[in-house]
Amino acid sequence: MDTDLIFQNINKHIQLDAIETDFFLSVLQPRTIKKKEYLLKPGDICRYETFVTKGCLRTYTIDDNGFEHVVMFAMEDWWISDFYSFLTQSPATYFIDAVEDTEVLQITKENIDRLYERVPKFDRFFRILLQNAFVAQEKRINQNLSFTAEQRYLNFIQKYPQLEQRLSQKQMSAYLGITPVFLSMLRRKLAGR
Amino acid sequence: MDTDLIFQNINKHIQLDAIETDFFLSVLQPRTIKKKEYLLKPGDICRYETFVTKGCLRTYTIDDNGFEHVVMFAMEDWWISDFYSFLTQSPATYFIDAVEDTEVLQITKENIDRLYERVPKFDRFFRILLQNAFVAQEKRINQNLSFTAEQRYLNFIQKYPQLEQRLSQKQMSAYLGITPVFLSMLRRKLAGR
DNA sequence: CGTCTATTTGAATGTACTCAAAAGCGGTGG
DNA sequence: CCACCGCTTTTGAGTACATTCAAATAGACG
Repeated sequence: MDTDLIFQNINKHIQLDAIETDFFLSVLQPRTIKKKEYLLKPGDICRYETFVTKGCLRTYTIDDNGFEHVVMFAMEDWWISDFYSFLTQSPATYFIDAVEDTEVLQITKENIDRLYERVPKFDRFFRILLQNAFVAQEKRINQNLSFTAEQRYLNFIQKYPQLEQRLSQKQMSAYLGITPVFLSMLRRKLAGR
Repeated sequence: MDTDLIFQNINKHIQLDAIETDFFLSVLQPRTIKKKEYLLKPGDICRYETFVTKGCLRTYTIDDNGFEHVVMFAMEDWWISDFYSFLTQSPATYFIDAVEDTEVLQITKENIDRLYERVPKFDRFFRILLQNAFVAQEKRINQNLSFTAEQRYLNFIQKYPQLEQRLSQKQMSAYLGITPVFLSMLRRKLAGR
């Protein structure tokens, strides 16, 4: 189990001593998810908070017309879940699946709660994660309101150049809020310069 | 100072004893904001977490072409701030102003921090607020990706019938992500049924 | 290799925007 | 209290952005 990345991630915000580190280690469950395999479907209970150590996952919905809409991607060093479902242990509204073969570390709800009790610092840690996620979302809402499709695309590839390589255009268009056909046209237009 | 509403709001999630109640009361600062008056401008430091007891505020940006984009409205019983600016005490990116004459209760950053220390329950309370806000934002992102302008409008007036009465169409269109002209056309079309 | 899905391309269409002008409405000052 | 000013809303015509449909091509995977 490769835990370097997750400890780096945690050390950005809180410092753990040896005992705390050991306890944290004991609640981590490694798992691999093959490309296109589901981690969660609507109706399931989201039982884990998931940290990506390798690969890429996505959270999305499918609308009445069968179109996908991506709420978030999570590659290495990102946390992902259906937050509401996890929190309340109620049925999920989102799909989560693997964009590529992926390796993750998972913590169950019960163990997160134990973690809060035994190592209250983690309360702070997950609060900071949530704060950052909230601010990022606020920004995305604002940009979805302010920007044209082209601006959103340029902004995306500039902000996540790694992801651009690894996602299909269909996946990216489902995040940007445009059709794959239109994204293809945009790229052709932008390439011809 | 009318504190009924804010205590109701807090009691939904945590229970305060007499001493805690007194301390909380001591950090509340009432303020009135006249219609169109600013509570915050980009570049300011957001010094307060603000609870609306009467009236309505909005958080928004103005883009390069002078168009407004509303990130959130806050009417009675809602909390509002430029969250990132408040948290880090760094320059704000959003405008906050009053849609109507408004009365609020404010808490400074210093006092929130004191509150966390003296009454750790508030840590929990504000975490719950943040969680709810996060989930609501996630939903809004998803709906902005999935829905047409008409669906977003119908969803909005169904979800916030009170707000529909109190906002100008220009303000509502800046939340929905359409032009006021197009909202006017939508309404005409929908009324003729 | 064959099948399935993603991407490209083009044409036609629809959704939402721009521009412009008129009408409505609210606040202010004489 | 009414007249005026500025801003919002309405309306229409023309336009642009993005979608749909369809067919051809390219790529991924067993």
